[in-house]
Amino acid sequence: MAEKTKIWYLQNFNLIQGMDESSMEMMDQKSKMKKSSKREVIYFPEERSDNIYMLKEGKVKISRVSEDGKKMTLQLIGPGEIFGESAILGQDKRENIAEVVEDAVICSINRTMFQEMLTNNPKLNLSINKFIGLRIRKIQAHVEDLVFKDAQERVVAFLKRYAKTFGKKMIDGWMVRPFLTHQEIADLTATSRQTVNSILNDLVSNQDIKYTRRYFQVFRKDWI
Amino acid sequence: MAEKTKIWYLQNFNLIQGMDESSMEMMDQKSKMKKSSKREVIYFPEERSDNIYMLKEGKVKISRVSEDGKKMTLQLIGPGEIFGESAILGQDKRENIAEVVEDAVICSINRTMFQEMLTNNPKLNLSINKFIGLRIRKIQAHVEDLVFKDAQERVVAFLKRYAKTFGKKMIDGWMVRPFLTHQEIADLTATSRQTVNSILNDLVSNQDIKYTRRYFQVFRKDWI
DNA sequence: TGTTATATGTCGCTCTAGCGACAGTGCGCT
DNA sequence: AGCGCACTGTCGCTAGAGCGACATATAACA
Repeated sequence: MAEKTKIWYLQNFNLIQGMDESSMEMMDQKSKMKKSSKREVIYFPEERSDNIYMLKEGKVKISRVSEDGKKMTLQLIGPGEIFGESAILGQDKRENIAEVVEDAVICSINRTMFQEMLTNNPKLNLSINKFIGLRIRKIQAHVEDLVFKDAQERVVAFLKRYAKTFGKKMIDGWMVRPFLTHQEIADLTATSRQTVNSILNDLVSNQDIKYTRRYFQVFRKDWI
Repeated sequence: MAEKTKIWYLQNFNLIQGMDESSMEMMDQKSKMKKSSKREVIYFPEERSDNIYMLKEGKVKISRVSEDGKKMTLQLIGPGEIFGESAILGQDKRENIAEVVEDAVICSINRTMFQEMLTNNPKLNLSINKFIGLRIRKIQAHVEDLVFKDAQERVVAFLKRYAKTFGKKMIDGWMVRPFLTHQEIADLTATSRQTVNSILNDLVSNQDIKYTRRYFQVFRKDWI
């Protein structure tokens, strides 16, 4: 029963699409599925990068802490995405923190195992490369935002992406549940809590968005 | 003659180390070596990503322009490094500009060709993955710098890296030739020309560094 | 060697956004 | 139901750093 569910999950992974039968089976046998609840940490900095993870449900936050203790969030991972891929990129130790921010179902697979599957599946290799390319472009976009955009633009850009990635279409716009705290948005956009607050309220009075602690709603159609 | 030189160059590429004889030969046959002089552009945004490049000599600047025309330099590539790797990461069009900033010798190899070699050489694949991992970490470090460091710290961090990557050890420190213009450093560190100027002069009066338009010298040993 | 273009040095204005402080609000837990 | 804690809202101060302006120095080129 649970087994069936796992295969179903795996099949819905775009990454898996290029795999042959046997690898698919291997993936099924060798990967472990686990439920994790909010605030649980998947890995810490300095831990060995032994696994790579596939997120089935929920949200995971990848962040990093500077020497003087400041937090920066690098990205939010959503269902269908991979994380911890540094394991197959020649990195022995984690540099980031992966933390569950919304109850999650996560499959993990051993790095060596995955490596092996990669060498046997040129197609899988191709899709992994595509995925990595996407990841690089996302990080570069992050750099670009930090350099070219001011605080307001960064927050708006993030909200757009958030709604696009996690939202559901409604009659009068897009809806995401649950919403983040101002502090979390601040960490994601390299701004301060107070700045996020005032930007959000400006947007509300412009009728661009609406939000509570529970949900977040976008009215502007040109945002998405 | 020229042929021999090319092989010599190729052998000195750490990437190549994991390759078997035949692939090595293929690489030699299929890659094209070319000299390019300062200001020459290797690729523009929107161009098709048909090749990947190996830099043998010189320096290449990877940069990007925002919609409103502001320039940002992403990185400097030095001898022995690869660039244009987005070609094998599922990106069809270039997003960045690659420009020669110091007379260079560059080998290019067709994307499909390289792809093929990848599938036939698990070891090459491994080294490419390592390289990509390194690249990702560099970009992430860039993000971290932008978020956590102020202008002065960013410039200093860049100078350290610059000396470490391109410099030669001297009796009383490290020396790099040639040096960059203040504007170029500003583009690399997301600061302004004037700020770079004043930071550099502060460092000079602190006896940390010394420079002219021709060279750049670091005295502080704890920098490297 | 003179002329021009590019790079450097310096000043002062301005403005963005971070930060501390504190009050108000509402969610969740027992 | 009620209490406490975490989140939100607002204000005012301040520092960092971008930017224009302009003077000076140095390289490049004819």
